[in-house]
Amino acid sequence: MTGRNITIRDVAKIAGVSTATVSRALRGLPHVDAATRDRVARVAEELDYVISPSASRLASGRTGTIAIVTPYVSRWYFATLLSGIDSVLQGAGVDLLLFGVGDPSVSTERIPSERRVRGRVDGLMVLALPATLPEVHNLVGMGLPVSLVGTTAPGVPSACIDDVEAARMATQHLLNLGHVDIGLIAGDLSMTAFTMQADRRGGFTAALEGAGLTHDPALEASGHFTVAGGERAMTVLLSQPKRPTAVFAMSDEMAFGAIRALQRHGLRAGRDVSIVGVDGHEISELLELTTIEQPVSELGRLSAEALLEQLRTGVKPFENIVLPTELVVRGSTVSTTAH
Amino acid sequence: MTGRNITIRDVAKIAGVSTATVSRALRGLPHVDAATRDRVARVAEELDYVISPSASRLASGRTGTIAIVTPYVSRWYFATLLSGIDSVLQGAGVDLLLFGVGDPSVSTERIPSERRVRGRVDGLMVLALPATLPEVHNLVGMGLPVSLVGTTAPGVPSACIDDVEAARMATQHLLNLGHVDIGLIAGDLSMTAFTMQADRRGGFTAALEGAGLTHDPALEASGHFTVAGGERAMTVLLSQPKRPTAVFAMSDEMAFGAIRALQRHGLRAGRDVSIVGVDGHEISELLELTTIEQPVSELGRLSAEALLEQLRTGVKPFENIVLPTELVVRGSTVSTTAH
DNA sequence: GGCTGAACCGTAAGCGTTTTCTTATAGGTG
DNA sequence: CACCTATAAGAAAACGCTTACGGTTCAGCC
Repeated sequence: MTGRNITIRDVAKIAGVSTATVSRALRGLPHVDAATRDRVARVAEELDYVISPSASRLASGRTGTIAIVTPYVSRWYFATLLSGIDSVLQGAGVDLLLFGVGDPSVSTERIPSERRVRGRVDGLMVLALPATLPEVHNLVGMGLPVSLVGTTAPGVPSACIDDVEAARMATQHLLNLGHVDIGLIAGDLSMTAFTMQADRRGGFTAALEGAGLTHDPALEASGHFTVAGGERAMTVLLSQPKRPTAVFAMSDEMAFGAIRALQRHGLRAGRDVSIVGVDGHEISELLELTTIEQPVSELGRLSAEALLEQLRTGVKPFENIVLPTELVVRGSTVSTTAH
Repeated sequence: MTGRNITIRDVAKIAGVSTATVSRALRGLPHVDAATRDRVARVAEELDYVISPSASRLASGRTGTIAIVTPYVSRWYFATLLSGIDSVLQGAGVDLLLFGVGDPSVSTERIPSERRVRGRVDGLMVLALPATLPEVHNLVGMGLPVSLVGTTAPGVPSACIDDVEAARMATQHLLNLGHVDIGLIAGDLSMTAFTMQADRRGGFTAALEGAGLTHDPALEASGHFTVAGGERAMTVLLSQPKRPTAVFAMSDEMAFGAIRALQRHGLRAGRDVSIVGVDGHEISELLELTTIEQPVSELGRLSAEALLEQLRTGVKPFENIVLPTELVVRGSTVSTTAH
């Protein structure tokens, strides 16, 4: 509309004060009289003045923005995390810069470099990507406040569940029902991309060993944490000479695929093969899937709050907070004697 | 590490040129000799120099950032859109600022004001929120390049499907199967928050009228586009004196809930009541849900590209692009005579 | 009455780029 | 050889804010 943008100087002139006072008044800093503060606020309102973020950033060195680095944005777990994080950040008036980087076991090139992030944000959150990846390591070590969820790093606040315990619980549940030939649908075979995978695998084998059993590698398949992948994995398991009577899937979405595979083979989850997943996905109840529920949104919120705390006070509120999981038993798991 | 950040001046000094030349060289602008360009690039690399985004923004007035305003971030449709958008923006090196604003029929206060956005981004995308909302209207009219998806506004590029036609197709499918008492699971009764709802409702009633039928208001219930809401809505429909033999749900997620409700009543989708949804959700195949598939990710990509085009050239590549939908018939819909 | 200290506020020096305007240089042309 | 043009590069003025520092005022107190 007008030729020139209105600046802090315009407000200062009209309010009859210096730009310094306008700056202080508008940002709620001390050392400004209540009356002048009001006057400045009124003038600013009148002129529809907004502090130029660019100028403010340059002068103060702060961006009021935090970056979220996540492998996926549309998968249930990550989308739900994101939702929890967004609500916290928005409540604090902090901007959210989103970096979806794709599957790190496929390629890590989209993980932003330190150079990409430097000067752009005040802090960052990393979702599920393990700090063992060099790209993530660089990011976490660049000196900015960081918080993690679903992964850990020494000296960095993080929120996660006990993946070993979650897998152990799920597997123990199957053992308790009398199952012995228990299959595993994991993410990918390399196991390198996410530490979570190794942990869940550890809990799975630990439970088996606790029951005097050993994990048969022939009863393990990769589902890549997708529905389609879970379906393929289950199909593989069903084609083994010794079919499993129960399967632990590392995620609900893979469990959905497994259920689908059973359907295609004329089998039914629960009746023919027991299935247990991990997540507490909205759809699980619908499919009668027994699962280990985890408080995903809460994980995101907590981690976001930890980051804000660091930004404000400079101190880390906690090192690593572990939220509880819960076994929810549904129709997809039944006792072997229940025929 | 070092006390001071390295600036463009450091690079200029070491490379033996002016800051202006460094700026031009590093950004690939013309009027700089190939040899000097190389030298500057080498020095910058050497010093691990990165252009300060804040300073660059202030001086140029450009932010290299676009805002996404979306009601939800974790729901399938929006998360999928976001994923498609993110991939395009990242490919263009543009930052993505995320604003999740919640259900506008509950509250519009989280829709960012013009003041919140001004100076922060170069453009913005609005997902599904109708421009009839004053808050959205302000945002779209503030002079920044804008593109929309799942909604339209005069003079603004947008990508969407034909919601009337999608609903008509779904309903016609049920009519073709011989159904007459056809229920509707809509979003909410007010119908004010999303234009999409009104369109789908229009397509539904149009199909009925085309068959000489009229829509019975008793056979309509609100599912709020959630699984749980869909379940409640179906439960309501089942308690009507005249039960529908088929139901059109405005989204797959509500259809999932409807299937669940049938299960709880000892009924089965397809056999007892036919259900058709809209979306092409990943889970639909699993549940044998007949649905109208829409190319969600593609909608996001196209709209993002339209925005980038505007940013670069200043011209709008299209007014409103409509992508086709497709009826995918599965087990949840069967003929009335198929007993 | 002079001293102290707190509260308020202004001055001005940055913050680190981009970009316009100018100048210098080289190459081509009549 | 003078002239014009294109290209390369520099000088310096923005861009609009934050904040360290210093100055003024005024109440309170010995």
